[in-house]
Amino acid sequence: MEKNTIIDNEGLEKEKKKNFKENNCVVTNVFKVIGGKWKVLLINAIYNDCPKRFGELRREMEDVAQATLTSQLRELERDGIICRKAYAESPPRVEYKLTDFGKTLIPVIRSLENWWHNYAEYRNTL
Amino acid sequence: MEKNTIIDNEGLEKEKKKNFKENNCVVTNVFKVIGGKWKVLLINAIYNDCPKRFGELRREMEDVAQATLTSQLRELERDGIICRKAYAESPPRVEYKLTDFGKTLIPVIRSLENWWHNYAEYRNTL
DNA sequence: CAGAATCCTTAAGGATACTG
DNA sequence: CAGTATCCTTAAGGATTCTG
Repeated sequence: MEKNTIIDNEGLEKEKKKNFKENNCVVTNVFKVIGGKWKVLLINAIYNDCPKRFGELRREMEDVAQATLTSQLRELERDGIICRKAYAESPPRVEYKLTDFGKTLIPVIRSLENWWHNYAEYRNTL
Repeated sequence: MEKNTIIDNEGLEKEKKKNFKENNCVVTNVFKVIGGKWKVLLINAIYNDCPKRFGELRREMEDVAQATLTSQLRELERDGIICRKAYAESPPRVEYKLTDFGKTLIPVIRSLENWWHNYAEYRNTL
């Protein structure tokens, strides 16, 4: 009984900490989806010009390695942010679009961008 | 001289590419400020209970190495998101607060959190 | 108590070469 | 054209130890 009380207290402590982390770590999860080095760039590019071909993206990104580009696109696809359509032609053609849900990221991205612009001014005062 | 020219060209190239990235992906810059593994957690914790002592943060983060915690706090301070006040007492006491500008991050963080909650439902449909 | 200093591990991303 | 497949580099973060 005594022991159970102790365990319960420990349990509560753990529960508290677990809740704390889960409630606050939500953003870490978002970063896993859009935190890749080129992902926001890709999302914006595909949003602005949809559908977008692989080659176009590669040209716009300029100095990104092809393998990296493919890998970032694959992750965005896996996470349901973009969809990929390959045409059975020769030479091959692949088009990328934002999914409807992917589009819900746009305002979120804009809020990050806006914050940065305000931040830029603030930093001059530091 | 020849060598210097080459070095300068390489330097310029690198600079150019760096600028491209920074100009085109504003959000990447934001991630540099709040993208650290514990930073949003720290910002929320300090926001919810301000001022916050180092020891309190350490206890709440539970499994973060002390050196990591210090490093993340230092970066947030350098970037003007939090401010640090050390008291000349023994034992030492250090308190952290959000700066006024740091507080402008809160709604941005909330928008990320909200997006995640919607995303969680969407993922079940994938 | 709140660090600093040092060393170490891992994973993201990149360079390069090859292919249907 | 749009990829794979390998191999490699680097930097973030962590473990550990020491200190005013």
